[in-house]
Amino acid sequence: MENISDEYTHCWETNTFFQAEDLQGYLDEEIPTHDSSSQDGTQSSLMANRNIVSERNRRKKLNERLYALRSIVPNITKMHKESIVEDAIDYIQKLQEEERKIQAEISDLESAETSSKSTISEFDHDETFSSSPKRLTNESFYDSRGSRSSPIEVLELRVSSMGEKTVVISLTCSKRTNTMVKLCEIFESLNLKIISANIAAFSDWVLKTVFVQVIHLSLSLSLTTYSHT
Amino acid sequence: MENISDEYTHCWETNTFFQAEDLQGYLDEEIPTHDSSSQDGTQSSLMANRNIVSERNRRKKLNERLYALRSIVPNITKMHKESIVEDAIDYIQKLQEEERKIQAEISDLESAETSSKSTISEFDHDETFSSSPKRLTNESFYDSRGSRSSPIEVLELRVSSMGEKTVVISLTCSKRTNTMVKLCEIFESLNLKIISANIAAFSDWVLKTVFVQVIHLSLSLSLTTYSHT
DNA sequence: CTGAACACGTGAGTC
DNA sequence: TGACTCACGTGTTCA
Repeated sequence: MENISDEYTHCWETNTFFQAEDLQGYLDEEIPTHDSSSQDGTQSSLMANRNIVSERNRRKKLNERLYALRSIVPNITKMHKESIVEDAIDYIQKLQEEERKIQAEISDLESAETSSKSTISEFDHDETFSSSPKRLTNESFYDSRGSRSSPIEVLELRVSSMGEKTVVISLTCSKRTNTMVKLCEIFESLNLKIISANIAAFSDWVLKTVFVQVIHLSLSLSLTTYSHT
Repeated sequence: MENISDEYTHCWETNTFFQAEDLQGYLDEEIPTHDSSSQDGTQSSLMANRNIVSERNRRKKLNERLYALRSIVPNITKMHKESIVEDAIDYIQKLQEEERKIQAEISDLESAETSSKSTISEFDHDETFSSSPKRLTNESFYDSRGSRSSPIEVLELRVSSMGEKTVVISLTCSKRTNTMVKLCEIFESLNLKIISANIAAFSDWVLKTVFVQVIHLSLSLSLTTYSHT
C-alpha cells in the first residue's frame, strides 16, 4: 500500500512555487490513513487513499497545464496562478485584436468603398484586349497597407505581348494622392520581373507603362488574371 | 460577524460546476470557527476566519479568471478546468502559428532576394553635388508605414536645375523589394509638382528620373533638404 | 458503486 | 508582523 509515488518534481523550474508543500508531499507520502489500528476496516481508508492520490494527480495535471500555458505566453510578469491566466487572457485578446485588424484590412481591401465616383470595378475592359478580357481583380488595386485613400480610377488598361518573353502593360488612371505609390505597390505585389517602368503625369492623369519580362508560370497566371491574353 | 458576503453567484452559467459546493458555501457561511465557547481567545479564530475568507476570495478570483479565459476561447468542448487551460493553450498555439505564417508571408514578400548589401547609412554623399552636399535625411528613405523592409541603398543622387522652373532629380539605388514603392512614397510625400517620372530597372539597380516643376517656396525647401543646391 | 470534478478549510511558507 | 499564495486532505455531488 501507500506507494503513492508522486514524484513532485516539476515545480515551475523558476521556483517561487517550490515551497514546503513539496516537502510535505514527501513527508506524508504514506497518507494519513489512520493506518493500522483502524477498526472501520480497510475499505474506507482505501477509498480515502484513492481519493487522495486521485486528487493529487488532478492538481498536478492542472498545474502542468497552467505551467504549459505560462510557457507559451510571452512577457509573463507574475508567477501567480491568477496572473498566469490573466496574462494569457490579455495575450489572447491581443492576438485576437491583431487578427481582427488583419481581417478588417483584408475585407477592407476587398470591399473598399462604394463611393460616388467610378472605381475600378466600373472598369470593365477595353477593346485593345486581344480576346475575352477578364474583369480586373480589384483587390490588387487598393492600398495593400490599409491606408484610407480613395481607390484608383482606371481609365485604360492595355496589356500586349512584345515578342516571346516580354509583355507591355500600359495603364492610364486619374491622378490623385498616392496614385503612383499604389500603382507601384500593385506591380510590386505581382512579383513581376520589371524591365522598365515609366510614369508620366500631366494635368489630372497618370500614365504608367511597364515592360515586364515573362519568366515563369506565376507571371502568366498573374497576367491572365488581368487579360486572359 | 459572519457577514462573509460571498455571493456565489457566477457559477459558470452553463452549470456543470454548480454543485453542492455552493450550497455548502452558503451553509457554513458562518465559518467553522468553534464559534463562541472558544477559550483559546477570539484572535486565533479571527485570524482563521480571515484566512478562510481570503482563501475563498482567492479561489473565486482564480475561477473568474478561468471563466474569462474560457469565454474568449472559441470551440471549448469540456468545462473542466484542466480542459479549459488545455484548449486555451491549443488556441494560443493556433493563433501564434497563424501569425507566424502571416509574418513569414510578409517577410517572404518583402525579402525576396535581400542579399546582405550595404544600406543607405553607408551612403555619405557623392561628387556630383554642386556644393557641400548634405547627408540625406534617411528617415525619408524608410518605409513611412512602418513595414519591416530594408532601407533603400542609394548609390547616386543628382539634383540639377533645368531652366527657371524645372528641376531634374536623378536617383540610382539598389533594387530590392518595394524599392519603387518607397521611392514613389518619398516623392509623393514631398508634394512636388511632378511633370514626368521614369523608373528603370536593370540587373540589381533601379534608376529614377523625375522632372519637377518649381512652384512655390516649399519645393525649394524640400530640395535643399536633399542637396543644398 | 466507482471515478471524476469540485469547493472547502487548513497549515505552511514567502515577502 | 500581516497579507499573500500554495498544496494538501476531505466531503460532496454527478455521471
